[in-house]
Amino acid sequence: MDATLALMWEESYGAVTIDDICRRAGVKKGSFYYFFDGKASLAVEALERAWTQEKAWWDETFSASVPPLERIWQACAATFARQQVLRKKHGKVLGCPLGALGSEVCTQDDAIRDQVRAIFGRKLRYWESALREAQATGQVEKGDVREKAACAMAFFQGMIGQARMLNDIELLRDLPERMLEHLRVRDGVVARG
Amino acid sequence: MDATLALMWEESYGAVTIDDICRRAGVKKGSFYYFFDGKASLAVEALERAWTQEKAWWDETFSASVPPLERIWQACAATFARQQVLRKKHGKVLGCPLGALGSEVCTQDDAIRDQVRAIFGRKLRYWESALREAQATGQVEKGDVREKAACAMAFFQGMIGQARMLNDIELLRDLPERMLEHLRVRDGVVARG
DNA sequence: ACTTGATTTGACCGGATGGTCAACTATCGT
DNA sequence: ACGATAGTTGACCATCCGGTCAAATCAAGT
Repeated sequence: MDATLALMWEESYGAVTIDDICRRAGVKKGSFYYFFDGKASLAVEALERAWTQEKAWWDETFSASVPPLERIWQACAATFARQQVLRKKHGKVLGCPLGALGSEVCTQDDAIRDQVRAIFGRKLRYWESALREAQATGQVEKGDVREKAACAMAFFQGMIGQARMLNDIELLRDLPERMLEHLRVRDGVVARG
Repeated sequence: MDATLALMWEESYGAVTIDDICRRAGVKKGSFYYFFDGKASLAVEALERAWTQEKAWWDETFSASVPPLERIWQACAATFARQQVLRKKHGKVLGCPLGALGSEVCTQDDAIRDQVRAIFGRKLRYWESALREAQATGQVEKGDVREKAACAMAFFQGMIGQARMLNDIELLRDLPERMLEHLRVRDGVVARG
């Protein structure tokens, strides 16, 4: 019942009906309303579940045992790889479900927006910690960590959003390099791939 | 009949029905179908119209008579100002209609996606020309102009997307500075506000 | 005034959609 | 074996929505 998010991802929140969801999940509508209040409620729970599934990946990728900038590099590289797989599977660049769904419903449903905001905040912390350490090691200039992290995520989301909108995955191929460039990493410090 | 885009902006493409549009436009549905093939067709034409209205602003803001980086600064500053006005009017940060609409329908409607892509390409050219000149004057490092412009726009879109999703306009207050930082502008070259 | 063509209208249709409900079934503790 | 509870089902309903259409209206040319 959680492949729901996949649908909202492949199409959009608005384009997915409860019938669609039930059909895909192999469940009858009555059962759906037994567990959820409606589409919005489902979306909130689906986002939460997606996060719990994703969290392990974040913990690992942003592990303290990895040099801070390499975490970011790997996160970007993994994102590209993941989008490549998804593209082969769906024939389209899907981008980030959180961003796509969030951007669509943020003006309509407060519950979903709050959930998006919450998850966004959690991800922000990983970026913050990586940047804080990178600042400490002198790999990047010192500055407001929170703001820098938010900008980095904005750049990240923007690139993925472009790839999605233009359906062009090549835009993400050099994402890791571009991200380090965005962060003004002192040259040559990180060169892993 | 072009305040249509406003609706899709305030809510979302999927959440707006043809009835809504007709009601807002003070037109009956029959008339609507006399002029348009359907919602998608309307969206394409609305985007085109929005662009023609916006073009003058782009020509002026990115005028060759203005130093290249100042164009970018002004574009960012104007965007913040515009979002402030919109926020007062609608109580919400609406962000960029092209980005919001594009991200939502890009997986569903090819016609709209192509239109988004086209308009995106037009805007890209303004950024490219500004960056090319900035490179020529040595204000920013040399490099692939097209790519740099795409990255700058991604950052731009990402910041606006964040502001929209989190409904927090303060994220855009320092957009001009952040943008020049992103572009690695040699310090102190541009300080207008 | 009359014709012609461009709009406009409101009524209408078929199907999809969100949501409800009473009845049915599987599970499990006793 | 039995009852209680959780979960499931399919039928059902009211509404909405996209789309159609014949008739009405309007504008302009002659």
